[in-house]
Amino acid sequence: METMGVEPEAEGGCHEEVEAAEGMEPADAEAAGGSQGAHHEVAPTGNPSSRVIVHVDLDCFYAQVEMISNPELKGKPLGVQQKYLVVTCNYEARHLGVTKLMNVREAKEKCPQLVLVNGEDLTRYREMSYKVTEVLEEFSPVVERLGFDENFVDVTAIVEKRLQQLPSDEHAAVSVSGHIYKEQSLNLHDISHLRLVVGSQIAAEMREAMHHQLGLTGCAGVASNKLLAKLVSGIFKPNQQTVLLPESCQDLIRSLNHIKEIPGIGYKTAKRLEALGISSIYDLQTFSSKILEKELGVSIAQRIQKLSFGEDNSPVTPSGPPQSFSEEDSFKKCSTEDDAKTKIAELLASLLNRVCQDGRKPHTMRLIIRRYSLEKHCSRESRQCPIPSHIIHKLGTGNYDVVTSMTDILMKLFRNMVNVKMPFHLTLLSVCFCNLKAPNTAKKGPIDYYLTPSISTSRSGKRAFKMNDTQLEDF
DNA sequence: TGGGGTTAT
DNA sequence: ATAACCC
Repeated sequence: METMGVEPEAEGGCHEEVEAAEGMEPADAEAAGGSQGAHHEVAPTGNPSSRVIVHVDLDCFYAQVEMISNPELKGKPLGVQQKYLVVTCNYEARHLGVTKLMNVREAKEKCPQLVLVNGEDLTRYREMSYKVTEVLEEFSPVVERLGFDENFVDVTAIVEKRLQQLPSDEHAAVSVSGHIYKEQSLNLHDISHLRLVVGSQIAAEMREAMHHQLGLTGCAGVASNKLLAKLVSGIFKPNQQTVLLPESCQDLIRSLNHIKEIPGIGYKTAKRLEALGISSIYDLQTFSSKILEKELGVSIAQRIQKLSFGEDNSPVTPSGPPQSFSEEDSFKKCSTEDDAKTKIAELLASLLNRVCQDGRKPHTMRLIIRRYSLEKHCSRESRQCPIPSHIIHKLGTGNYDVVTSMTDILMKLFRNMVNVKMPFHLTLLSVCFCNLKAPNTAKKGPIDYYLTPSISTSRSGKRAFKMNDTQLEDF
């Protein structure tokens, strides 16, 4: 859903001849295979559009984690609170009128029995989230995370393998798992139906694995691309799954009441489209491509117009380990340098623990602020800098003065953004570590080879025993 | 609107 | 460094 086409053909097979979209320019087809000479982008089946994608979406994830931590919460209406918001809640609470991102006051008015737990520390959610991804990676390594509670899995290869093991005369005995969108009738002699049905069985196995290994429930959607898999996963809502057959693709995309409901069309783009008189899916499908390209740029215009037809050729990109770690805190007011320093030091302490457990070393650090403003456009400002190599090497050693020197650096970034001699009013501070590199990797260059010790190339997943600060305190 | 994340420009 | 997108 993010990148422009690398593949020569659009997917989904549901473009019912609405004359607007002009397809891809020759340049795109050239870029696909031309420069490398070898034409290997076509899948073994010979058809790049016949993928089978599963979207897995956990039910009210934070609330589920809390109920696992404290089983006494089960059966009660439960909300997870961050500052004055109920960021998510279980279905008991939803039946009583509580919604996601509802104000705590409003939620308590609607539902006085609501139990609230604080969810500002994401540690347990993050850990459980990665366990879910690991369970899914056992089915196929091609797993893309979207937030903490959603994953895309490309199961095309597994489907192919199972079909090859299956004698043709047994195809008709294959049965779907879960719902079929719009209860469309199945034709197992149609290879696309058959593949998606096998996909539905894999999705069911994934949900079962999540439930048995982690105690979590969730929804799944099965379709021929990420957009459609994501849209269809939400059709039957808690703890159910749905498969979309190609003939119902147009019905699904047209069931959306507004363009903003298309994942990939956010607040800004929706506003720009509305200014052009585009508000329904049909409006976007039939709008002039040329004008849209001039208004939004070729890249965005072509991508979102394809999305409006249910076409999405973006690959499932394996997420792997995180590219960045950050900790943030929001508050009513921070207006002194000392207050900022205290808050920054807290964020840093948590981050150092996390980065130590990961095993990789960040080479860049960033400080982010949000200034108080009456406007809704509360955007953030940031400054970043390289982390000095002598500090990088001390990371994870429990060396106390890394905290001191990093805090000093962060305060320099702070003073670079905020004139502390003038009054200021901040509502958020955040510290981010990024540019993560494998440990013991020297700076680069031809002599890197001589400097790199042949031992200890620890992997990020299950790390070798290493002491962190809190463990050292026990001595 | 929280406390995170990603990619593109 | 910012802006857009996602949850």
